[in-house]
Amino acid sequence: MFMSVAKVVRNSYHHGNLKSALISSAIKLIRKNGPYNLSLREVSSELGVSPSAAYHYFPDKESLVHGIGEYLFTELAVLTEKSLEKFPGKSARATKLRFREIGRAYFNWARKEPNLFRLMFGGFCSIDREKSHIDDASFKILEKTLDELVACGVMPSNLRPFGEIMAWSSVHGAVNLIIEGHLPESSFEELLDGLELALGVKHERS
Amino acid sequence: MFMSVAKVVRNSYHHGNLKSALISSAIKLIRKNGPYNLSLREVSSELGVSPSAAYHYFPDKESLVHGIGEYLFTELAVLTEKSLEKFPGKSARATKLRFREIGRAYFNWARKEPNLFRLMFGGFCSIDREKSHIDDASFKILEKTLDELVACGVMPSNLRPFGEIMAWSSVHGAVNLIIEGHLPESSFEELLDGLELALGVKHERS
DNA sequence: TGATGATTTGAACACTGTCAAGTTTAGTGA
DNA sequence: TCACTAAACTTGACAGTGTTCAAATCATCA
Repeated sequence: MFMSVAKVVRNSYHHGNLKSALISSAIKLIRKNGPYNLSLREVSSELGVSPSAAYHYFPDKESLVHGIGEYLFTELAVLTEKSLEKFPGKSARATKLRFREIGRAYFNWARKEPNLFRLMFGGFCSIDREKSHIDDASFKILEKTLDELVACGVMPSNLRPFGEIMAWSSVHGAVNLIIEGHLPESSFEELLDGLELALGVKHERS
Repeated sequence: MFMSVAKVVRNSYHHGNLKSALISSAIKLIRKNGPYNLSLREVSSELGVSPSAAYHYFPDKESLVHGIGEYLFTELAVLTEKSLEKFPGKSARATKLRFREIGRAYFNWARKEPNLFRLMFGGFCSIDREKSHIDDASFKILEKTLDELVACGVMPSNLRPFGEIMAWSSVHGAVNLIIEGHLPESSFEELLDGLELALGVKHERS
């Protein structure tokens, strides 16, 4: 149970923007040590602030983690959207590449930040039922791209109703299994092939 | 930070089978409180044993959790196999039902024991690479059933190579997303429909 | 019986989350 | 300029945590 000392001395009594500083410092530590193993005291000491300072912004540790989760969900969506800009246009080819890119962005994010991925989907941030996450930004991106696949004639419309559930579940599942070591990394592209086959996405020879 | 007191007085100095007692007691607590939040001291006190007794069998808390993970993986496989006995025979109908049952067993297990599911797939038990989990008991059951689907002519053999990755990923992903509240429970049967469609499993009207 | 080796304990250490009460500060209105 | 106030942060404490290690206990076999 060793911990590195990283006390930071600040000049003013008031920190300025402690709330967001807490979040980003906590993210940094979670990246290194995992979502379990986050220490509020370590976060505080990183910021040169007393251990109880955080309690002015978060009722407890759990809600800080929850806040981080929400932050990460929007960040992932932004990141996905950005990576779709690489393939603009309404052509069948571009649309197919965008579809694949959604999955790859998801995968790359998780591979680069496995501990943040675990935080998002490991039961640390409980979602309020009823709403589910159907209205997530990420989910909307997926919906839109699936619609476009149908629109440009690449995906048959009778398979469209299964689009969201099949794509999200299989990609998410594969990513999870891969980063936990249950499947090799090479499985991911294989899954994308299978998914496109499943959704009837037509292939041209490359 | 409240904890229930459940001290157990035992008669003999030696416990007898402390190792397995530690595991099953820890499982009980994890079911209630989640994999993070497991307290070694609470486990010990439940068994009426000193906090340091566990260290004779496990080098640290992490390896106890790891041991539990391995135990759960085999238990899930046994449970799956058992539930397949409900649909014996080589008929197309029975084989299809078995295939669906694998997914349902997975889902039911996770819904009944979300915290154990989180322990298994939330990064608490790291798998030694290279091996992956390809040689898991659960995986073998899936492989066998997919082969049988082809054998009885229900699934086209050109889709067979995608069987494992598609089935395991999508089922696992859906289960994970559902128990974390990102998808409604009703999504699961929808996913199974989509999966069978994807793998070309023929439907007769029911 | 005595000795040996496997189990378990006790006490200590350095951590942790959390909270009530106190202290500092920035910002207001007079 | 000054007092006042509400917000931001600290102090000090409490209970609970994982972990270590010497000492105590027990079961077993020579």
